[in-house]
Amino acid sequence: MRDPDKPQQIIEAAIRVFARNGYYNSRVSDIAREAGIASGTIYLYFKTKDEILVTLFREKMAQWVASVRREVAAERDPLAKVRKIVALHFRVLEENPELAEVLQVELRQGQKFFRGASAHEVSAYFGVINDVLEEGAASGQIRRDLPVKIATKMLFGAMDQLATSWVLGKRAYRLTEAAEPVATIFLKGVCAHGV
Amino acid sequence: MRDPDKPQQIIEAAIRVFARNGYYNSRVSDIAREAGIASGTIYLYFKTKDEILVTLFREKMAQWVASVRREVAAERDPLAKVRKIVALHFRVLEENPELAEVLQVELRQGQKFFRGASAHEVSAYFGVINDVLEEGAASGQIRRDLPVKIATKMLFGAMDQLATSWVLGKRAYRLTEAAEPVATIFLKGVCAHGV
Amino acid sequence: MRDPDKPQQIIEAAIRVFARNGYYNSRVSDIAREAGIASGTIYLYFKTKDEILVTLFREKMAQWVASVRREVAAERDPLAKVRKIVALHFRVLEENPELAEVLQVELRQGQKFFRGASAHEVSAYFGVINDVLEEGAASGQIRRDLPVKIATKMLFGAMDQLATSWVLGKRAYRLTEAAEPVATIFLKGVCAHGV
Amino acid sequence: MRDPDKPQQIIEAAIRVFARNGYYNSRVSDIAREAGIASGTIYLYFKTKDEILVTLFREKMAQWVASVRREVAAERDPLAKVRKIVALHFRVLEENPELAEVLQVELRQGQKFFRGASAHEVSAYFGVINDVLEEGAASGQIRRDLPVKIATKMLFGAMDQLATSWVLGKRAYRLTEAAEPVATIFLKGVCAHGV
DNA sequence: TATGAATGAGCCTTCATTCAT
DNA sequence: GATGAATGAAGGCTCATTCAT
Repeated sequence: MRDPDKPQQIIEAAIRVFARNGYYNSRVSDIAREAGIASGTIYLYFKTKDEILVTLFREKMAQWVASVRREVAAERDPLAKVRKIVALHFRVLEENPELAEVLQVELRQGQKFFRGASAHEVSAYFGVINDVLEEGAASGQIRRDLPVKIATKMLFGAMDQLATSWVLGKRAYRLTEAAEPVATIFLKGVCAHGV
Repeated sequence: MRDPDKPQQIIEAAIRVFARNGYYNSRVSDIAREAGIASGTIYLYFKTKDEILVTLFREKMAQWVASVRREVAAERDPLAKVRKIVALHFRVLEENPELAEVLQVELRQGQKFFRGASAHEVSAYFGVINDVLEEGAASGQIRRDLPVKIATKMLFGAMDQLATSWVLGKRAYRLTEAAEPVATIFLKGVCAHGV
Repeated sequence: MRDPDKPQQIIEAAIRVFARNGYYNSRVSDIAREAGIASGTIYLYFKTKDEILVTLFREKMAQWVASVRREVAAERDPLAKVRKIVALHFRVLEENPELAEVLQVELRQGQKFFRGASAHEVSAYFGVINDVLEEGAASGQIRRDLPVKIATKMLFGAMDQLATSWVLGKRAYRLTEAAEPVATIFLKGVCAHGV
Repeated sequence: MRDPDKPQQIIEAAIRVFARNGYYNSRVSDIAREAGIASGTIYLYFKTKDEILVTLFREKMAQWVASVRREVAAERDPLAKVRKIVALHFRVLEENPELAEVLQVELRQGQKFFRGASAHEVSAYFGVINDVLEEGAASGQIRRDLPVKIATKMLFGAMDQLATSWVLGKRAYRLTEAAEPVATIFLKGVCAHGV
């Protein structure tokens, strides 16, 4: 009876190790040691080292998207939804600094992730933003001629860059404090009337 | 009596190879073959494989920043300068698809690049944007209370994400067509009055 | 309170698995699955994976030698005994194709088998042949100056090669049909007068 | 310019190492050390460890077959040719004890060799024997109704078993002394008239 | 300067074996 | 006794880097 918590423990250990050393500089045995298990044990739960990273990413992104969806659904106003998304985006990363390190820095490189295995989870997140913007356009709060796809990428890119700068700057300030200005600038940019 | 063109040839070869295979899947010997030289020769000009990538990045970014600076200086109006930056950002990538591939996908492993060796070139680019925004705030066209650092990152992040999506989408459309909407949305977001 | 049938079940499972994949490409867990038990259970009955193979070989060889001895004893005429040996050799293999596969192909790594643990069983079989030939020489049917040891190895080698060719040829024909010609040629070779 | 002798040196080193430890118990690094090179160098000349063994076998068998063909062609009489084959078979092994060890003991196991890669070389040797027997049958010295294929396998098997016994018996006697009796017994077995 | 054969450290993965349940 | 999850030693192979020519 395989321990059903092991995969999770391995993933959490991997996050800490990858955050510390980067993916390519982490040995499977490092992850094992961090998880307090033997290196062979990892292969009972993951087929390859790559699979750990892909699973890590998918799982965390899926949780993230789910929680964003949930919180967004709790808001009525499309503009408030946008503010919610930004606030949550930054909050998640601020509360999980090691995950932030991995997501913002380690997971960017190479063909392996954005292309390929994890494309689905990323586009789900894009979908949430996209839907909110379309909802705002439908309600007239956001200008009806907004190129929504482009605006979606802009908002994601803006948040992502703020997060990356924060991580690279060793998290020397509070990322969540950027939420309000980011949301405000973006909304001014896309709204039909003043914000 | 080192051949002064060799380093450049090596870098151009490396761009093509990295664009094709990614950094970690490229061998030094692949670069050598692409450059039409022996692999040992590379070590006459670069100390390590990493150094090729770092040099590549620094050099291309320095050229880029210089050309942005030049074109921006040719404009008077701060808002036109912003539009210029966006247009140029997308144009450079569109005209250099292999470079785009490397910059947007391969060069994201932060440990080595954004942190460390290449931070200087990146922040120079940020500096250009930052200066333009401050100039606009000084002239009153951009709102004076704009958090310029944040807005700078937002614009960079927005452009970067558009570029990344374009690369990951196999460059199936014209990136430059996004320049106008991106600039417009951003300027609406940061300007004191309507755009 | 060990289950007295388990070792046998394990051996029979091992024969099927080795015949399918070869010894080095078979996992202990494969044998366990084939036997319908857990892999740990195997170690209640066998100390190592090697021991399974050695035991398998010894046991099958011992049975074989016993049955050959029995059938040979039932014959009077030394020449008929030789014919019996050949017929039986081929019949055993033809009737146990998976065992044949293992004996002819997998069990040949000499370090472990012909030398070492299983030498005794092999030489018992040689002994049977040897005795029959000596009996024939004593009776004058086989030439008295025959180098019996050499002739013994020749007969065994001839039968063995026929069997190996048959196995490697995917058992596309009936091995037993070779018994008569093999025995005849051999007997012509060793007999004092025409056969 | 790759050293054209390296592959041969590696093969000769491999023969010594395999003869000592067996194939599965030999590390690639053992072969490298024996050859006086670094382990990585082996991979400049052979793709895998397996390839060393296969190449070794093919090359030695090809040489062997060529020399047998040559010597056989020098004889007129078919029966003398058979004697020649036997003599040469034993002489080659006696003069190359380490090769003998590898050929008779290590190369027998597993699907890898007789099946697959080396089948061609083995059947070439069978072909030589087969042709000689047919020639003898045509000349009437060997009985015309001899099942030549079976007799071929018998002779090969007989020689092979003598060789294997000699190797397993630590080569305590002269293998070549068995050549005459083996040939005589076999020829008596297959000839039309007395030998 | 240029070459490319040689080097050898490094690491992922396998799998026989153990042992807590 | 039976289980099967856990162990961890072992080794094939890669490839950045060196260096004799």
